[in-house]
Amino acid sequence: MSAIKERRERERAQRHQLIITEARELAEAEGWEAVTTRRLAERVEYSQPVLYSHFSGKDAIVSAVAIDGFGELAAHLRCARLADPEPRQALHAVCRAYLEFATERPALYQAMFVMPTDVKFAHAETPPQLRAAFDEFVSCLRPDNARRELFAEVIWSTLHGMAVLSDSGRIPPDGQEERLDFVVTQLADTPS
Amino acid sequence: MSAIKERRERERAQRHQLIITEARELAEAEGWEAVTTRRLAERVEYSQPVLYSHFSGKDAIVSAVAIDGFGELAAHLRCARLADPEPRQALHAVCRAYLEFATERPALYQAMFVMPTDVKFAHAETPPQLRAAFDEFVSCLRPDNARRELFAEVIWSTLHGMAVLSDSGRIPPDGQEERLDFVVTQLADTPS
DNA sequence: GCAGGATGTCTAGCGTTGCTAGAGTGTCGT
DNA sequence: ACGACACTCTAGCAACGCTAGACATCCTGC
Repeated sequence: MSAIKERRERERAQRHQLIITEARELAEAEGWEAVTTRRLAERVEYSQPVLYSHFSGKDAIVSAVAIDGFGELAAHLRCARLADPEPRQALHAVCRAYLEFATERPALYQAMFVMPTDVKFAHAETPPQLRAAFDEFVSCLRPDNARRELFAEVIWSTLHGMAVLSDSGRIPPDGQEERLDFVVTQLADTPS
Repeated sequence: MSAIKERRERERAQRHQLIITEARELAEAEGWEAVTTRRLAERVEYSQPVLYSHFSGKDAIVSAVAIDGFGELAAHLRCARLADPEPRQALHAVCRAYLEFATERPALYQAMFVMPTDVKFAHAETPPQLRAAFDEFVSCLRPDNARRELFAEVIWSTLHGMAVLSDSGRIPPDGQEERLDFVVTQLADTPS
């Protein structure tokens, strides 16, 4: 009674993840407007209703993709931070890594930070991956700064604004590196 | 042959504007997802196809709302800037006015800066209202600063990030004023 | 070994969306 | 008065997210 059920649950979990990765790949390839339940079901090689046996709806699939993305972002930022232990350089590296992440995976980034979501931010039920990503910014700041969180929120806002305005063609994408230098130079020194 | 045609064109222009304002009001009241061509047509008291005799599609209506918004934003920012002629204070005031605008008209703001658009930014065909709004930021910066444009882009990115992350509940909306103070303090002094 | 129940999947379809073709109406210039 | 034109509406298409109910498949208890 046990082994078979285990196999089934394993297969089910695999399919669960397959839905997420196929949704993400389709979104990265053709944008989220191309991710319809029909097309997604076809890629997964099941019919539409199975999607709803795994997720409450399309929004939940997008959220699942986003949460995967939070984990990857946290790892990406952490990697950048640890590569350059000097705090000032570290902040610069983390910020650059953030922008890299956003430009290289625009659809994933949208799912995480643009599309409407019911994922809780800065809250008790915040997914730990998300908190981890945010903390990478905080870790670059002097521990004795009482306003680190606020500082980190502002940096994040700036990077997010740059990422999203550049992605939608509202500011020229070329200037990103120069803007980044400017931001870090201007913000890096923690106020007394 | 003339007076009648003129009346018709006048009425048509009125209806054109009516579509835009009704779309905007409906969006402000219930969000853009509630703005369907059917509901909009009902509010305008015409059938759906007349919408398409004025606009190429729903996107074009959103764009028209956005362009109206650019004009209002420019006026709002200009008003804030002129109220406080000292440059440092002026920047602060303009930034605060920007955030005010975003929080008080969230749907309009979304049409302008979040929803996909084919309006050209930083381009020869950029609507003058949009350029005017951007220039309000530039005007707060020292004219001898060769990198004013870049500076303004960064400020705009920061404010946009704050506005949009706060609107979607990704950063706590309470801290906006404090974050604003921090940003202006940190960025206001033009680098040499 | 085999019925019976539970589990899982699919087909078919509902209501809504953006958008459009073609019919119908009314108005205008001659 | 009438033909031509400009305009608006009804009706419908394809695609959307989502779901009910039929069907098949597999495990369980006798």
